[in-house]
Order: sequence, then C-alpha cells, then structure tokens
Amino acid sequence: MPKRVDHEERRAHLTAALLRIASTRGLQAVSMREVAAEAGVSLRVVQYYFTDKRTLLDSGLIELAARLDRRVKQRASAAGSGLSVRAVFDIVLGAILPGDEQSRLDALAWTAYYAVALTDPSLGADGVHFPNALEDWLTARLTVAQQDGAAPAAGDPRTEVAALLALANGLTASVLGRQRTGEEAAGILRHALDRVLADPRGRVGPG
Amino acid sequence: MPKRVDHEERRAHLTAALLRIASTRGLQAVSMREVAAEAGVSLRVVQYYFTDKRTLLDSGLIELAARLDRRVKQRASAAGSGLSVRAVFDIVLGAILPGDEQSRLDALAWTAYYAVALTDPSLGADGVHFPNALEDWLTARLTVAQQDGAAPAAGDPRTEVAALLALANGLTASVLGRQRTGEEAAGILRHALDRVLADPRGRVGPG
DNA sequence: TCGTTGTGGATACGGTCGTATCAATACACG
DNA sequence: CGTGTATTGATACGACCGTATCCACAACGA
Repeated sequence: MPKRVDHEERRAHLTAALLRIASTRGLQAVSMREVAAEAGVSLRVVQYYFTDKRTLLDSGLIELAARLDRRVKQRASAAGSGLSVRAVFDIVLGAILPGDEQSRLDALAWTAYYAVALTDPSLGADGVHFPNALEDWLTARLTVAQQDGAAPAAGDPRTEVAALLALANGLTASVLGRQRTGEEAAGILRHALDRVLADPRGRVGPG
Repeated sequence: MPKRVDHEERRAHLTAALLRIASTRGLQAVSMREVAAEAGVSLRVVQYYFTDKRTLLDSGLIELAARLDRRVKQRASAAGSGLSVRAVFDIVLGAILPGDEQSRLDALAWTAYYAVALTDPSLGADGVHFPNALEDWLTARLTVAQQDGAAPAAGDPRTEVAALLALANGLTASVLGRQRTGEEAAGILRHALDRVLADPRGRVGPG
C-alpha cells in the first residue's frame, strides 16, 4: 500500500467543503471542480473518494442530518435528565431553529437540499421519513403527558405537534430570509409552546 | 411591420412554460432550450422575447406573485364585503396554503425561487419585501381589532401575526412534501386562528 | 410594387459540466 | 531492495449551457 490516507477523514473534509459551498453560494454552485477547489485538492481526488456526483451530494445530506442530530443531543445533555415534556419540546423544536451562525449555514444548505428533493425525490428520499418520525415521536410524548395530566389536553396531540413543527420550520425560513433574528424566532416558538404546554422550563415530578 | 404578434401574450405563454418546468422538474431544469421545447417554439423565439435568461427568470417570479395576488383577491371577493378580522385572516393565510393542484404547483415553483434567492439575493430581491409588507398589514389589522375588542388581546399583535405567517409557510412546506394534504393543513391553520381570534367565520357588526 | 422592418430558423462559439483514461508517484510489505 | 498497489496529476471527451450571428421570410407603408 502507498501513502495510506484515512478515507473517512478525507470524505468528511470534502463533504464539509461541499456544504460550505451549498450554504453560501447554493446547491447549484456545487460542482466536482468547485468542491475540489474549496477543499484545496485536485478534481481527481474528489472523483476518487466520491465516484459519483450523486454520491457526493448524498454524503452532504447525511452529514447535515448528523449535525442536526448532534445539536439536539448536545442541547438535551446540557439540559440534564428528568426533563418535563415542555422542556423536551423546547429542546427538540429549538434545535431546529438556527441559533448561531453555523446552524444558520446548515439550515441554508438543508433548505437547498429540500428544494431540489421536492422535484427530484431520488435525492433525499428519507428527507420525508425523518420529519415523519420526529412528528410521531413528539406526538407520543404529548399524548402521554396529556394522559398524565402533565399537559393541558388542549386538543388532538397529533394536530398540535404538526402545528408546532410547521411553526418551527416557518420560523426557520424567516430567519434564513433575515426577516427575523434567531432570538426573535426562539421567543415566538416559546410563546407558542406556552399555549400548548404550560409548565415552562420545569422538570417532571414533585421538584 | 411584419407578422404582427402580441408580445404580451407571447411572453405570458413562455412564462407559463417556464413555471411548468420549474414546478415539475425544478428550477435547475429550466434552460432556454427547455422552455422553448415546453412551449413548442424554437430557442430563437425565447431569445427574442426574453433577451436574457435573467429576464426570463424574473418574469417567472413576477407571474408567481401575480397569481398569489389573484388568488387572495378571488377568495376575498367570494367571501363578500364587511368581513370580520377573523375572516380576513382566514382568507389571506388560507390563500398561502396550496388548496388545489395548480396552487400546489405554484407553491413548488415559489419554493424553488425562494431557495435560490437565499444564496443569490439579486434574484427576487423583493421576495423579502413582500412578506414584510404582508406582516405589517396583518399586524395593523389585528391591532385595530384588539383595540375595538373584536379580538381577544392575547399578546403582542406583531408576534401573533409572525407566528401565524410562519405557521402557514411551514404548513405549505409540509403539503409540498406530501406529509399532509391541503385540507389537513387548512384545518390546522383554522385551529390556530381559533386561538388567536375567536369569532369563527363571522362578520363584523351586529350581524 | 418595392423596400423597410418585425419575426424567427439555423447554426456556431466559448465555457462548464460530469465522467473517463492513462500515466506517474509513493509507500507498505515480502 | 524490489514490487505491487493505493493514490493522484494531467488531460480528454461528449453533452449541455447562455449567447451571438447570419440569413430567410412575411407583411405593411409608400
């Protein structure tokens, strides 16, 4: 074997370059050559570690999903354990909103992928699966909370969750369009949560 | 003068072809040649009536805005005059949601434009201006209604309106992604409106 | 009728794209 | 130390892009 390079790390490097381009200049500006230039390597290297452009783009979408997952878990661990339903919703939905510059860039790239996936379902076919799973999970949480009396039974849990998720997505869009800051969006989201789930920022149980 | 052809109508025809491509195959599939083929004319004709590709794309965005405007006015006239604030919100926000197949296609095209405008602000610079104007207008309406006691003073009107607009946009996205039907989205939106503005579907005054 | 002019067909140019090919390098290992 | 293989440089190919050019034709004013 020759130079022995870490493929995993190489691909991560190139994927990061791809997302940098996608979030600043758009997905239509992403070409093999541009990714190579952004990463400071030759075109051949990009070809070598991602045989297809398709493979390259897929990698970008996977990385975006991983980053969102990381952000949720990071926020959750920062909040501790034994969280109330309200806190869980706050964490999960708040993780969707772009809070800092990096998550804003990621949301931009995500939006670009989303737009092309709407008319080219082959790319990011599970881009539909993921939101559905999240909706199911949150709905189950809210249902249990309502049955336990920990949350006001304001209405159909699935409808409430769907509305909250749609709100979070809409707020994200407005932040990306610089109509609102991330803080303003977070405030609006919390305000909406106050309506559906009282008990702001509390913990479950007697505490 | 030669054959004497209606430029206005020609351009409308080509613009419609453009939007048909954009809403079904995405904005990245829009090329001069594709628009020509979709419209059943030669490439030269597209060049002739739209000197630039830029001019062509601008025309598409303008047409989309016009269609949305037409839809709002149509819904408004169908509902009659002397509308309550609740009815006005219902009409305006409901017009954003894709109700039939055509408005769904338009929303798809709109989303495509929105995505590229996020990273290329030169296209659709007033794509930000329009939502802001709508937010201002709705906020003014809600403020007056709250002062007249026609609507419960639930909170800051601007925040309420921003949340409703974000909800409508998020619901639209979920409809486009086939997560929800247009009817379901409309139901969720109405449910949210019931919270902020009571008086469902009524008229202002003693009626 | 003739010439002027609006309309559009045919084709070409330079550029970028994704992908393929061929060779040169450089290192691990027998 | 050789050697084979993983890595990568250089370059080319065909396709499509936006745009430009040249020319044919048709109709209207004079």
